[in-house]
Amino acid sequence: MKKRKVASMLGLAVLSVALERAMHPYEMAAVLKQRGKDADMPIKWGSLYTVVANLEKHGFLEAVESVKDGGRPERTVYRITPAGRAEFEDWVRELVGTVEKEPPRFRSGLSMIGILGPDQAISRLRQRLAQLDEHVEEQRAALERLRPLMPRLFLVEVEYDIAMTEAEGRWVRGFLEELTTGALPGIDAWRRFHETGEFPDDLGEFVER
Amino acid sequence: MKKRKVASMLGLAVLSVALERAMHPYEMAAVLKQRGKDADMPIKWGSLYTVVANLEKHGFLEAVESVKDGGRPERTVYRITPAGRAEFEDWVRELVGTVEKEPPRFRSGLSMIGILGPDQAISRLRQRLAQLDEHVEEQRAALERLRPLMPRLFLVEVEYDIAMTEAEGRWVRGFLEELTTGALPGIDAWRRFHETGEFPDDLGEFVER
DNA sequence: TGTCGTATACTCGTCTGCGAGTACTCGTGA
DNA sequence: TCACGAGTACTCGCAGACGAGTATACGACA
Repeated sequence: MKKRKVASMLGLAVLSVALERAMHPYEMAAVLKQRGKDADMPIKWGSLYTVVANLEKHGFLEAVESVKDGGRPERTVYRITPAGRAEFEDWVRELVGTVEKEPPRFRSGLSMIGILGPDQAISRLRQRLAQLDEHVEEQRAALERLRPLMPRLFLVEVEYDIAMTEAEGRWVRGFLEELTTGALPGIDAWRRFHETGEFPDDLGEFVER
Repeated sequence: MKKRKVASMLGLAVLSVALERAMHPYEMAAVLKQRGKDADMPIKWGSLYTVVANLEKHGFLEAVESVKDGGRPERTVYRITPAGRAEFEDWVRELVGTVEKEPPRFRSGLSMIGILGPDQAISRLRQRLAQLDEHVEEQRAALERLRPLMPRLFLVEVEYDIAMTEAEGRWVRGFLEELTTGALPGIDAWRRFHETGEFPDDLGEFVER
């Protein structure tokens, strides 16, 4: 898997708006913001200009003109090139067609949940569950609000998001159930380990893969 | 949400192994690799030493000794400090207890799937589905292999992974179903747009949020 | 005995992401 | 009318992530 010349997701967002019409960087940011794309990824001003410059360097964007409008700072307007369009399409193909290797951060957290005692684990998981439920609510509301305004095709990512968040909620609920009822085997040993701080050292060498 | 002084996930992994016993960086990498943690996040040598240095700078690790063993390059052995242990616990608490804002890359891809035609979208989604199924198989196999070797508490992240991957698979399958049967409304307009390249411009101004 | 490959253990330099700062302009209200 | 805050449009410089390179030691094989 060869890596993209501009790897930041912000680059993808920039290409996606540049596809519609030529713009200057600040305007791209404004459009993205207006579209609500910044909800998940707040615009980083420093990155924006770097990314645009890199996209230009690799021939995905080209400068069209430099306008001095009023007394404002000079604005350089960029247009997407055919190469840029191809890159964008290929990028989307990759995103849709391949599963990313990097696990979600929650998975990493889970793999180390042992360090918290069972009680802390339970309270943190409850906290997460509340956030998940809240997130589903928000997304559902957004979906209702947007549905009359645009075709469903442009809303599938919200549907996906809801489905995934609900699935995670179900899993967390199930796991919490096991923890609170004590159904998870070894929970006593866990509590003892956490209180005394001593490692059950028959676990030290479990692996050779 | 104040940001962590060492933000890289590699830092978390380093702390987690340093918790067991003092080690030198290369050894940490070796242990991580042996534990299979590198499957999801291949060790980046450049980052390892930067991250360890930063952890030391912020008082989470401290150098214990510098051994010249045989003719090998000098190895500096690091031990975790109480502050490091606290940071580690707090980090895990955060990972478990809060939902991350950054959406998975697939969600971003989905939100731009319109750029591919329906046919390409379908074939890419099929490709993803195959990878998802394969991943579930692998994880399930790993689970069976590891279950006799360690308590379930240390395997919950694999169970979570399987549950999430299956959920995604179900969603993708459902969406594919809609696409292939033509149940998704507007699929003809979509195909026309993709073939002619012309934007149905009643979509240009759908937002004010 | 020589040498070839692999494992050990880093070092260095680049490239990129990003926050914080800058500077100018326009509208609004007192 | 003029001060103030919000919006516009960037610039700068640091710090962190990473790849590729380096240098030595050791075992195996011929």
